[in-house]
Amino acid sequence: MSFGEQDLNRAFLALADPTRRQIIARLSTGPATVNELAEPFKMSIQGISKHIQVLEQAHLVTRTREAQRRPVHLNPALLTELTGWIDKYRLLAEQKYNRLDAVLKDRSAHSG
Amino acid sequence: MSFGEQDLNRAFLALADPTRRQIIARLSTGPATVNELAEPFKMSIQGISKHIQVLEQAHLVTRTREAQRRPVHLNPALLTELTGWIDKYRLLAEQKYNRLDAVLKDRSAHSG
DNA sequence: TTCTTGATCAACCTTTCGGTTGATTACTAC
DNA sequence: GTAGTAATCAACCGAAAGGTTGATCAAGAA
Repeated sequence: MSFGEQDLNRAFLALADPTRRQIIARLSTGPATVNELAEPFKMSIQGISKHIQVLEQAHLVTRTREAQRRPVHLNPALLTELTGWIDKYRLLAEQKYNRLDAVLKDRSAHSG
Repeated sequence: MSFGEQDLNRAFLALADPTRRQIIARLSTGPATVNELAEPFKMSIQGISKHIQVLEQAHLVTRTREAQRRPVHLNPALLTELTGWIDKYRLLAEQKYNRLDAVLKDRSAHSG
């Protein structure tokens, strides 16, 4: 599955909202309908519905159809893509630090 | 280091912009000044400066002082926090799927 | 058919974001 | 001191985000 800049924009933006993160946390324990997802919030159903659409466009969730209900499912594959992006640069940066550590240790060993 | 909802908001929002992600990619290879970071972009220096402030408020980068320059450093620790948040729910969801897989395999084994 | 439920669509409003330009601060070099 | 360089501050602007309410659609139940 190809994964462009636009997808990263949408996915990280989706995670930047506490309501949407709470929805993701809920979905990690299993699928749920819009009404079920809305229950813990003071927000209107329409507001929650919008949040779910944002998550869906970011491919963080998918929806099936079940009579008049439309259960929402978390898509863990996309979460993997996100951690992949972050880890790439985290590891590069940490390697830099490790090399610096090595240099400093080497210097103190020579001077001590 | 304590890490609240507000910090997650800011950090994920910071990552939701392609210019800022490119800045992070650059910083993963080592520190850089604002002018150096601005070089690859058509954007004004002030625009880049704003982006860096967003990254700084999200604790994704820190700044030191070096004469009139203010080099920007990537903070890998925060990237770790973010992957930590994502992985928590990714793993929960994957466990769900694995259990479902096991059930389906068990059923087909019995029926086959 | 009519009624109820689950959910979306559409219009609107306020706040925030991402960008610009112009002025200003902080430091170095002469 | 003055000039030059690195970067921020401040005000402004258009576009998008996050929320609301009211109307509508789709499916099952009576």
